[in-house]
Amino acid sequence: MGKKITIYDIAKKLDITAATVSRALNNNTKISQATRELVIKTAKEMNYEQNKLAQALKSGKSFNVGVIVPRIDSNFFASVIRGIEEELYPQGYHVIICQTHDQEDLEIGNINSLLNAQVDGILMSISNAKVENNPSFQNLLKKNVPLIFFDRKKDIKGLSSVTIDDYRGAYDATKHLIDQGYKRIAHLSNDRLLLIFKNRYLGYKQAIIDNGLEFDESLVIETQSKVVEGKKTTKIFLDMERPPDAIFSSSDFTALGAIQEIKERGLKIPEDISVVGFSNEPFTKFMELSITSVDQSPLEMGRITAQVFLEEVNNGQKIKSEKQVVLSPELMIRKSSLRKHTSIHSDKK
Amino acid sequence: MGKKITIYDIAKKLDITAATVSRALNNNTKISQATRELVIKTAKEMNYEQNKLAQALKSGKSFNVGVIVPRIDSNFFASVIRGIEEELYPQGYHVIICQTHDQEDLEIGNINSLLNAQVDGILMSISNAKVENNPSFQNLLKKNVPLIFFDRKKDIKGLSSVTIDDYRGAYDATKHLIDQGYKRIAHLSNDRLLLIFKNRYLGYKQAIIDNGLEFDESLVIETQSKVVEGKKTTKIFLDMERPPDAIFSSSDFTALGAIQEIKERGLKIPEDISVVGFSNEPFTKFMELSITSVDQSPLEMGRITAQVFLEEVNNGQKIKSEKQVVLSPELMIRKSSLRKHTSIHSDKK
DNA sequence: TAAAAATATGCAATCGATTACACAATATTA
DNA sequence: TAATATTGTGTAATCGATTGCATATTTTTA
Repeated sequence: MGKKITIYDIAKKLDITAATVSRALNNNTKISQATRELVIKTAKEMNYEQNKLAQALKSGKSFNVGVIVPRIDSNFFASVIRGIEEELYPQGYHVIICQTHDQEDLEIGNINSLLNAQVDGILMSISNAKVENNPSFQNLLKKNVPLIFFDRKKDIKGLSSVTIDDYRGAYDATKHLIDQGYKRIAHLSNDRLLLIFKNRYLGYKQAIIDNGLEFDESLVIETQSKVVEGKKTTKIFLDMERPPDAIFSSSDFTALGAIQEIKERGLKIPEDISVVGFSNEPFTKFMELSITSVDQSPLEMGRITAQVFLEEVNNGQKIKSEKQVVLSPELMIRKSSLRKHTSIHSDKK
Repeated sequence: MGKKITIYDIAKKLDITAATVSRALNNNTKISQATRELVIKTAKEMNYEQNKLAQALKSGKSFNVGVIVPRIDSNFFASVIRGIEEELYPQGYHVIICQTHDQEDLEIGNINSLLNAQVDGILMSISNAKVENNPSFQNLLKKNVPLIFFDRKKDIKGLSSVTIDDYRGAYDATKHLIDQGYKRIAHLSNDRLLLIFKNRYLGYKQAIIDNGLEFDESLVIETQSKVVEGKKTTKIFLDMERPPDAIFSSSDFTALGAIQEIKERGLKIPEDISVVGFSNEPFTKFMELSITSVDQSPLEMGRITAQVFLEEVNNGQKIKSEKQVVLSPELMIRKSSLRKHTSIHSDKK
């Protein structure tokens, strides 16, 4: 490493104190215009750069924010992160991104690492429903480090969250399938210990019931959000005595798997059977057979999450202002579910 | 924030010095077994957690590593990052991920932020060819902070890099098209100021020449790595007087755009025209019409990059050991280019 | 012009952990 | 038993930046 320039070096050169240098650089207290300018000029000349570690140690603020997501290689999470960055960078914050890969131990490990890296807050989308009972997680809560959930939340008193209305997203998607004339609609679900998947399930169920269709619990199967898993589960659906004529999936990835399996069996989409996903991943739009999906406005979700965080931090020790922001989902209707040829096509708006 | 427990708190409780506590916790110097155990036990009881900032300030090591990529929502970069994490987490490092979105100002900004966050090293895939001439970048070089390139590199003396043999990847892909009987092969290129794209272009060109085909510069068009751009450029190709019968794209995203345009014109793939991409993004495999692409073993690239970094750090001030690791690409042959029906299908190995 | 107020700067402690050096206590050897 | 070696702790400085308090200097007011 090259030798670093500190405020002491500047002080020595100008024959003043480090304290004066510090004040001049932060133009905080009253400092003569002359010294201030001189210091700033000298600092530039000497290529001075503030040591954030020292500042963080002194001030107790690291200007680092931790973001914990299940994975970054889904467009949804990547976009949320981008939204967060867009809000936080201009405020001088750094974003440390951690992936849990849906593993509880990694999730806990990430929390711990972030905590002793002295982050000023944690924005997270939990991947494991059981994490709440972990001592490390309880410890986190006790510490009063701002913690904000996005997308995948836990209902914990005092904690804010930014989510979308999964229930409505699922309800709308299912209603759309019903409107298209599908009668036997299956649901490819995920771990319903997580609220988002529970709510998508409930929205689906209610839409079925509200529209006078038969709700059949055997048409709901839980699986993991992976293409291969979607394919496997669809095998089960198609092998049923009375197979479904539509599948509402709580994930675009499993929806993709479903489509693969359906195609391999020579069935036609959307004529014989329909598929609808959730998240509006870019591939749903780009495929030849574009997939109907529910958009979650991830950029906005990220921005708002960051804003909620900023409010909490700037609010300081004040009263915890629990805030629950719920965004509206938007159904993007595409080929995979459009049996009746209407002119609706949300992508073209 | 909750009050933090420091080694002073432990010291006071046990009526010993902070120095002793520190030594016991780091089991470094000679400490009596009794005190060590007592301290460790007490630390646990008090929920002590080391303040990494203080440690970093003192030791000059932050155990943070910066990773700079153009974007995280491509499977390629996400996988490289995962590989990096797999190597670095067990060594106690943290990974700070920054995106440049291919913008020079963001790239420079990221470098600066990482530097004064006192990262122990930077692993980067540059997105802007001009960045090298920027004073901030030159500054970075002067500082002697370990800097390692992966995938997209700059040839700078003393700096290590981990890349794949883009030339060979492109050569193999083009050769494959020739073997399949295509005669007029176009190339969807990217900014050739970046080495990877330059090398892919050169590999393509050489394969054409080596196999006695006519090299036609008008069949090479530069564009950005986006679906829509691929589509636009393919329009140009197809509108030519003598349109190509195959397109080798230096990006999977532009390859996807190409396929869209071709389909819209009612041409058949791979019968009328073929498309080959680069990077082996998951969607190339999952599409109904799977896309032939060049795999870059991103996980391995990430792991090796991290290893090279670890070597440099642990090597300390010693002689800079410039290291150029070049991985071998692997052509994944799929439907989009398989006109002659052979049994080759790389996915099934 | 003396007293009061305002302004600019220095001094020294602080954030939390580490570590060279000194010294005390104990164990070993002659 | 005295001399020496070994082992375990304390003292205090250090990393770089910030800030309350004190002080010196200048300006304003009476």
